[in-house]
Amino acid sequence: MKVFGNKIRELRKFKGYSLRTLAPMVGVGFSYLSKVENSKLDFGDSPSEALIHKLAETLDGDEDELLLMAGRIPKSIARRILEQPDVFRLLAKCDDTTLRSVAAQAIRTGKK
Amino acid sequence: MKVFGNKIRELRKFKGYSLRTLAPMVGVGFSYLSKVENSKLDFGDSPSEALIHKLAETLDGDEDELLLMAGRIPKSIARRILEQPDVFRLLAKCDDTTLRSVAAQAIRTGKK
DNA sequence: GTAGTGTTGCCTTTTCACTGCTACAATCGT
DNA sequence: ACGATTGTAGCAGTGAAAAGGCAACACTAC
Repeated sequence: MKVFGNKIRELRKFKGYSLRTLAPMVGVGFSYLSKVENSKLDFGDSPSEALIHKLAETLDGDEDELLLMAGRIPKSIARRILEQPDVFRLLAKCDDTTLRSVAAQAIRTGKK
Repeated sequence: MKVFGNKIRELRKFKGYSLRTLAPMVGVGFSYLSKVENSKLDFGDSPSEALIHKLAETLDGDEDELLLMAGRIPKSIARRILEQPDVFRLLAKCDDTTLRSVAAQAIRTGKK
């Protein structure tokens, strides 16, 4: 599960930034950034939501996608779950195939 | 939104425990417990997940329900979201009526 | 009037998310 | 070949916030 760090590295390279260039842009030290990209954090395996947010905007990444890769639930989703807890508790129990058919229906319903 | 504390109080009363009785059972001080029940925490408005877990088991409450009341996403749900992020990102964008019809379908699909 | 209950304000501890520094190896341009 | 730049890694230390403790208080109700 080092996918998150890899993604950040990819985005950074794409922008042509070095660690030492990017670090001050997002307000952290370059050595910390290195650890983030290599999933070598002293504790836990993803940085704060605030840092992920800044990384997303500086590197033009999809913030929610990055959050999910980092094992965090984006606020947009969390809010919805708290509004409709019963629905999501139910859906969380569904197997993958059921989930996909349900997603398909959601798309159809939404498009009407 | 003081619903969480109310629920804890309700469960505690139902068990016939006083604050001073329950506190050591869940490993905190009784005064802290009082603040929890009255949503008077110095900061935030819900205790740690660890405490919620112990409260749930000691008071025979539904842990996930309590977590949701406390504005936290239960691990069981979080895990599923991280496994199927695309589906849940989609569902989170649905309006309430779409969500409910989708939930209804999930039940039917599951029962087949 | 004292025993048990709950409330409140302030205080302490622990955890988190880094910092800052250092030293090191690899790679690059010229 | 050389310095310059880049990334890696270790580790003590920090500031703020989270989580909870303590002591004094007030209300019953016996």
